[in-house]
Amino acid sequence: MSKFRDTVLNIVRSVPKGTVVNYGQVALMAGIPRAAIQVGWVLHTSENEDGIPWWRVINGQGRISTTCLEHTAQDQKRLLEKEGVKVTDKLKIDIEKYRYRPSIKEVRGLKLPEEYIYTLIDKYNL
DNA sequence: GCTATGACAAGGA
DNA sequence: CTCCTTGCCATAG
Repeated sequence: MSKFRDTVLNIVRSVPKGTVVNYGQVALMAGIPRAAIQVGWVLHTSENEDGIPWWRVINGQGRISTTCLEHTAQDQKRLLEKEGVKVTDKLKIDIEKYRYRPSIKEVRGLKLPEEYIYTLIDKYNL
């Protein structure tokens, strides 16, 4: 169990129902700014783990991008809509409207370098 | 330790 | 807006 993996899972677990985040945001919060694709990998290998709301994580363009055969994009769409998140027929989501914006307090709890916190704040408008 | 592989992102066409 | 290319970096083999 790597630290990266555990951190990512903890962050995803903290995403509230009815909100979404993109892979890059999770990667940054995990302390590795450009590891967005690894976040996807972690979720892919954790699909059957307890209480991980993997469907609340989408890409930066507000689109569902899973290719997983066990958990299809359509499944993800339904799971999101069940929580009140609107998903178009083209799998698009108004990410800025539903984005999870953690409080400064929560961000500090991640023990990130100040630099990352600033990036988080101005990039995702926390 | 080295190479291949992506549920990605950003920038260009 | 939709494709395509390039850069990235944790894992698997």
